[in-house]
Amino acid sequence: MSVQKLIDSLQKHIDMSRQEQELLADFLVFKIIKKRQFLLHEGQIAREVAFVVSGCLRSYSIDQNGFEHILQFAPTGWWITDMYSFISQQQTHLTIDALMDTEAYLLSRENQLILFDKIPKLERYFRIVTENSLVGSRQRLIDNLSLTARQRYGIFCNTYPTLIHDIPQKLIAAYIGVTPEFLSKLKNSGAKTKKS
Amino acid sequence: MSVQKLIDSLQKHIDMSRQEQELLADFLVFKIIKKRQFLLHEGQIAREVAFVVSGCLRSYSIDQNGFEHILQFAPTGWWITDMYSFISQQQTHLTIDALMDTEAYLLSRENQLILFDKIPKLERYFRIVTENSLVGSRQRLIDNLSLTARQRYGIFCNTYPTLIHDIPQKLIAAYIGVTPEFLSKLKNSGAKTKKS
DNA sequence: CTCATTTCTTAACCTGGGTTATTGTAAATG
DNA sequence: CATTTACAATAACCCAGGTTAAGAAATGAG
Repeated sequence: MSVQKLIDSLQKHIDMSRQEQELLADFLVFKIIKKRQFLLHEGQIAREVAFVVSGCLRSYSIDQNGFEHILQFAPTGWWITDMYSFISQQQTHLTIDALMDTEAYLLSRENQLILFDKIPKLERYFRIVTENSLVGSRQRLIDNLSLTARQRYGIFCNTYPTLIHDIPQKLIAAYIGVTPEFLSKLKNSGAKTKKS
Repeated sequence: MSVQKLIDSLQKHIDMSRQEQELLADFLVFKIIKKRQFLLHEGQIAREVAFVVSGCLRSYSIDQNGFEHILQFAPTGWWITDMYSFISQQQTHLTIDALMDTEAYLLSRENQLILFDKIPKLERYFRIVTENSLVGSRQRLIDNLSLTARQRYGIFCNTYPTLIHDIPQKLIAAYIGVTPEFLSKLKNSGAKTKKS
């Protein structure tokens, strides 16, 4: 059963009894999101957080000029939602869609809060996951403020080695914060700076 | 007693009994950080998270070229630490110092984890605080990816209205991600773009 | 296999914001 | 209250990265 991947993630941080695992499983909804399908659309409310079992999701915002800016990739083992909409139940400004056929478990905010009361350890797990997300988000901010596009590209390659060859490179550009044209220029001027 | 400000912040999200409040108070350390003094220095370990009662702290990183990039301002009522170092107890790459004389309560990670077991509601409180921090951090990332410096300056003024006149404007520049010279240019070219 | 769509590359030109330098002005500190 | 020291303004010049445009290459649907 693919729910095992989620249990594995939990067990890294907390110990759950078989009973608790089954209780949790009752609150999860399994969902397949096909390539290019949406899990969340601007203007909707993010009722659920998704745990990716296979495939890959992404969250992004679209600015005034219609350009996409990718906030997060979620390959296997990652959680993804719009945290703002999820915790406030207000309309989202983000979109989440699938980069390839994806399997995920969905947990609604409502059920999550119920589970926090029934299984306090689960609240601990999400506290830890959220702490780690915050660390990642802050680090990315620092990188954007202090590094060049070339350096950010290098970091991306280290962070998501599996993704580099699986997704169009315009998405990498939308993540590191440059235009596809400029990323292409970067890559194909390559060792020029390092040589000579 | 100034610990009341912290209790007020807690009560917005959870209900704590008098006993629990006193237990918590036993684990806190009150500290005064004078203007320009450091609470955390690059290379140290962030053993504590700080709750600001009065004054203002800031966290920032220093890049290869010696430029400062401000991650967070913490006026009254805000928590601040380097979350990476705090949860991993590895060396920090950030610095935290005081922009003016500041009063704060410090809670060590060690004590925090003990309290999470003794008062599960406190774990809930920090789960919520961390969720909100994540929302803020992600929003700032989006702003940096999709807005101009002028727009980010506008947002800063709305977000920290009290700070604008209390801190040197080079710090605002280091927060929104431009040089002090350019921020000066921005402000003093003022309505030029809007007029005519 | 073909036609359409999306993605990638290249290149000429443009601009938001950086760099360097100078001068003026607050504000700590003695 | 003088004198360092930090901060702000201005200006001339510079560059990383954006814009526009137009082919080339890959992907995909029928």
